[in-house]
Amino acid sequence: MADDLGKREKAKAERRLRIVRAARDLIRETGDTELSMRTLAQRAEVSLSTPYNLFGSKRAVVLAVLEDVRDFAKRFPRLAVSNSIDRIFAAHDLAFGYYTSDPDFYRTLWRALLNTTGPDETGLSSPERIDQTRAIWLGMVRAACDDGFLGRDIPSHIVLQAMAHTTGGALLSWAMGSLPTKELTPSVGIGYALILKGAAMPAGAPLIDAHLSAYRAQRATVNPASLPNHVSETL
Amino acid sequence: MADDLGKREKAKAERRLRIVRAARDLIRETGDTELSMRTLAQRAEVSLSTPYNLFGSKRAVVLAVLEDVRDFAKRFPRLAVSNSIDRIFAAHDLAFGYYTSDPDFYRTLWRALLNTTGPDETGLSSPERIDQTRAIWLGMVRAACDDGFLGRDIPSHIVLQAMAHTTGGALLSWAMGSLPTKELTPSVGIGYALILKGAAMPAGAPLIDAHLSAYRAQRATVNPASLPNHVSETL
DNA sequence: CAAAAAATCAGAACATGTTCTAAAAACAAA
DNA sequence: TTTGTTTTTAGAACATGTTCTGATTTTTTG
Repeated sequence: MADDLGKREKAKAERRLRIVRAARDLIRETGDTELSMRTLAQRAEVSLSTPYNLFGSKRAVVLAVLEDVRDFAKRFPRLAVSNSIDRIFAAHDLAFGYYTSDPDFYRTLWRALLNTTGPDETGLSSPERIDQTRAIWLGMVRAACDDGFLGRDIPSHIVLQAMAHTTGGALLSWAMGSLPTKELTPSVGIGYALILKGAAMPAGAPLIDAHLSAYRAQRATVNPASLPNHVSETL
Repeated sequence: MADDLGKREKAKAERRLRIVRAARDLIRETGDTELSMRTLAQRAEVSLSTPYNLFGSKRAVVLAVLEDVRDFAKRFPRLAVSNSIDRIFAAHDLAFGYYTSDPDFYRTLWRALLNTTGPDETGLSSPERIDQTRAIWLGMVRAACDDGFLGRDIPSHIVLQAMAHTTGGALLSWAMGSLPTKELTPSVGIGYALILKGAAMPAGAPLIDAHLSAYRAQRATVNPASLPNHVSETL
């Protein structure tokens, strides 16, 4: 009963995969629009009901696409860096490289994720996956702590939460269109740098400062007044 | 032609007000659900088309409610504080006091704002209002700069953007249900404190640290592992 | 293989945001 | 007051996420 690997489950998995791939391709081909559940079902050669049976909602499907398409946890270990601070920023560049390299695609994904129209309160994502990613980041912050770059008085999970909020806020305004793609990575990088510096020991500050000025140089080309319609600016 | 204050415009304004109030009351009475444009029109005693004529979309209506119900710019000047750092955190407490004092109401508002289903690309909000709020915050950060609490090497608008992202990310996870109301104000406060400390001069650090530990004490009661389903944790 | 269980399917149905149309009403201008 | 413009209205219509139903297919089980 527990590990039911019968033909039934296999067929289910195959259908799931077909749906996720169809959704991915549809988003890739027709930016945003045209991703209705009806066209998705047609493309995946399943009935309209099936995605709801297998995923529960459109959101869940889109989230599955996001999880399928990202392999952060796989590519992360290969980062060649010299210290634990550099690793954090290298991981940041890696993570946000996905978004900036295919902005339309990921913007669409995020916009779909933000839609809470459905009464469906199914969990946002597979918990293992989230825990895995979170564990990676927590490990990085802890390592910076152990290496004497960050102070021990502020728990790592608090620093991490501040970083996560920065991430979420930046992705939100990016997805809403108020933060240009060019500014996305540097903006979050600056946020990370400021937060980490706020928690840093004297040994860590110069390392962080290097990244801070690098990101500032990256977004130096954009004029500072281009912050229209930012959601969080509404307070 | 410009300042047309005829009977026509006055009637329009009155209808607008009726719609916004009906929306506010409906959200207050029936948390979230039951705020359909049809019931809204009934309650406001207008036709279904009128809100679209006057606002353009449901989002715009909800945003108008948010703007109508908040009077941050009015209450802000009365803050009695001793220095420019304290003023920032007092303003934060004031701003987020709205949310925590009536969580269901504001959570509903934010959830509606996040819905991008509509093809309507009307501006998110009245620009004056946003500019006003932004100017207030920018003024506070600049003042902290002028008072020697923050370093001059990092432009104020960059610090402000990092703070805005923290705000947006926290509000996002709060609206999505993954950040408990009790943690909202302290979490953002900690984020602000870390960012400001990252940009601080030696003179400012102790002032900021005081707020940092105060917020940490506030959220000390919650267990650190309660971060389920956070959107931004998906990376 | 036959019965039972589970999943899918086609299609209707529902709720809701949004748009459209024609008619009625309100207002401004002459 | 008459004429013309603007706005509202009632209602249908459309798109889309979601649910439901009953029939059909597929897999398991005995």
